[in-house]
Amino acid sequence: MKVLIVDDDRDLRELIGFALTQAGFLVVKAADGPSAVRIFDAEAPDVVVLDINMPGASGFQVCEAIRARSSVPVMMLTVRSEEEDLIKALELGADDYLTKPFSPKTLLARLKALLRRAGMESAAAPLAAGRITLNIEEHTAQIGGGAPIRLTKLELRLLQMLLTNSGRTVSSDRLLVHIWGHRNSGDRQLLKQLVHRLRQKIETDPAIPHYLQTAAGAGYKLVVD
Amino acid sequence: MKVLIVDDDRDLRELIGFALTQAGFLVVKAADGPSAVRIFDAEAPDVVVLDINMPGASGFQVCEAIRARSSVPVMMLTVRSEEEDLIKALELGADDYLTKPFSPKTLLARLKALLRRAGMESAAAPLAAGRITLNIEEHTAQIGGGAPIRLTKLELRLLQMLLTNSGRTVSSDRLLVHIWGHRNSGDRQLLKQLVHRLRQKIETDPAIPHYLQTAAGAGYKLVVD
DNA sequence: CCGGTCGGTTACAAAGTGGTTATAGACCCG
DNA sequence: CGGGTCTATAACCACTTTGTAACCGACCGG
Repeated sequence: MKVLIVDDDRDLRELIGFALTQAGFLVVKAADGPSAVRIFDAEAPDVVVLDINMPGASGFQVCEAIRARSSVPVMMLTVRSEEEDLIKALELGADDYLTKPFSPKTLLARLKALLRRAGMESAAAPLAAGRITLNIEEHTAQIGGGAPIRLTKLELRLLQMLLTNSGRTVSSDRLLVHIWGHRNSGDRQLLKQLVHRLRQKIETDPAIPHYLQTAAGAGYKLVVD
Repeated sequence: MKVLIVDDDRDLRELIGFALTQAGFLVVKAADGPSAVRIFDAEAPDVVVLDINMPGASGFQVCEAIRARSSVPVMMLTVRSEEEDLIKALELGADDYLTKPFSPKTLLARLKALLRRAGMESAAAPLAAGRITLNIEEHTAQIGGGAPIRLTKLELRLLQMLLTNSGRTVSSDRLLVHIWGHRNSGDRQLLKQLVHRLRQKIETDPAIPHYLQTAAGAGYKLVVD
């Protein structure tokens, strides 16, 4: 599930991005209207979080541009007490809005509700990078055009995390937190095991990993070339 | 377009009713939880506006009861600063909310947006996918040109949910919520049973399910090819 | 060399999941 | 009331997934 975050406020952009990444979204960001439209075309996100108050009030224009080419759900961010803006946004085709300030928890709940309504609750648009695609709702992965590989819950989370950060090394600690949620930091054995099991499933020769490579002393990374 | 307004505050109820009548809605009203459910069943409204703060906090219960029998859009009314309630409501299946106080104009805009979103999935037509058709009034299903199969209430809801998401996996949790309303998540046994019984009815060989397939660790899906 | 850590591997125990059968309570209707 | 259907609960089995432990070889600093 890919989400595009459009906001000129760098801090807020990063905050939202972090929260949604943690929640399992693949995040792309834009800082202004023109680049938002460009990135929208390039990345084809499944949902857009769009700040309405940007230099040039271009939030409306972005919403309009998006609506002109797609019906993806759009969540508007507004400041309170600008009801007129709000109505305008909704009539322009935005699907929901959130008034600042809001907690990440709220944003997440609303975003989920929005996606549920749009009937795309982790539907289509499987997470993908290179030759690997991940179908989260079916708990399967596919390499190239091969047969789908069934993954367990934990394997899914591991691959999801690596896939959303494909090409970059993900530290063992981050993986531990993402997969198990908080544990004694000594629990590397679990990760060791999980990596081993996932390799058995996705590597042609698990002894010489091609995709799931080890970054000694740091963590693991997914090579997608 | 029929709207059910549920609010214990008589003035607000009348105000909203007036505004929506002016806007061309057919309005029915209820003043408390129990009568709301009764009127919902009797009137089958197309959309519900539901106050969350009613004696006995029964707004949640009403939302739950409505979700248990239908997927009509529900707009919640809340007072500001009760974020927990809000999240609870959205997770219970409400589709949108509005914080008091609000102007009739806002309510109308939001309601229209809500209906537009839900509009594409308005399901007057007999639910069908592939060779399977579901007759909700008759509580029967039909496969190909075969004889109608009588279904129980729960079997109907299960098949309905799978049918509206045919081809995609539906998580066990979503099924539990849709079929039973809200339960301890530990109640997988019920779902297990229900799936088993439905398979007995619709599969030619229940041991090798053709339509109702399980996605291990994820949920179930209906294959319609 | 030696002991230590690190990552990979093997083996096994513990916990969980899904299918099935059986049984008892709930509910409905004549 | 009685008989039927529907639903909830439990128990069992086979199988999968996950957690834990031990062993191995590579590497590294003393």
